[in-house]
Amino acid sequence: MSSDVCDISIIHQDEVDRVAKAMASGPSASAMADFLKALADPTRLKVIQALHHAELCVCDLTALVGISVSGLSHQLRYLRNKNIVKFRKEGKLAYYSLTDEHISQLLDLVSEHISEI
Amino acid sequence: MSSDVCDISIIHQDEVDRVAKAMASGPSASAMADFLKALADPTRLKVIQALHHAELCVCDLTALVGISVSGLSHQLRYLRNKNIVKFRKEGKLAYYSLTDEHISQLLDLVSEHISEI
DNA sequence: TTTTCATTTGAATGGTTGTGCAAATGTACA
DNA sequence: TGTACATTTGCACAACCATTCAAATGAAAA
Repeated sequence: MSSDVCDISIIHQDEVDRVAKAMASGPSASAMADFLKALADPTRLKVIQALHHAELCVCDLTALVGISVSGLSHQLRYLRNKNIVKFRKEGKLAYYSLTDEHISQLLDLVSEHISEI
Repeated sequence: MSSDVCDISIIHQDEVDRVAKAMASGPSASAMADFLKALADPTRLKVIQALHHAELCVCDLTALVGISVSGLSHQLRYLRNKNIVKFRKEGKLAYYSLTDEHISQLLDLVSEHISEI
């Protein structure tokens, strides 16, 4: 028992200090969680997986994801604002693609992690 | 324009079929999203980051994460049910640790991805 | 035993969010 | 011009979730 501050009692003060210092480097947990939230949804995940294999228009994506057109459009805007997908317009159609194929590395790791449990 | 099924009009049928087949392999999007949700929260992320550096008791974790004791306990149960953390009891204290240090690889990738934007 | 303290649990709540409907936008074609 | 169609957007709502409070559990010390 070492200290008592502000209603929170710290038991291993030295360990806490050491870990706190180690955690200080790198991006904030909020920023990282915010990015991960973009992937932590079945619909958005399917969109990303689909776009990893091809550039696709909204219409085709709805068929692959299984959601209403407007629902998908909302999620595409979400992903656009997070710079995860980009799009180009060609006539009436909007073709979406990934801004950074690097993300699939991350999903591969997740896929691997799940499979081994 | 190629087909019209169930109120959903598919424009590039061949591409859709090809991508659908490619997406079929691997874990379901729901399972992956479910796992990612465990990481997509600042509190849980801080817990995981802290436990990556040391085995810690609940009391110390509250100081590092900045949340009430019971709030933390709820999140620890959540992470326990997902097999992300484990714990051992020593007297009155419960010491938590990561079940799989492999997760930090994933977080490193996320951290890297965020930094390069 | 009684007290003290670390942790867990249940209930309640405020806030967030994924989704669909209906209307709006914009583009090509007749 | 007007029609048809792909996409976006605003609104609304149901479901989910992170958090806190208060009470319960369990284990060591007095």
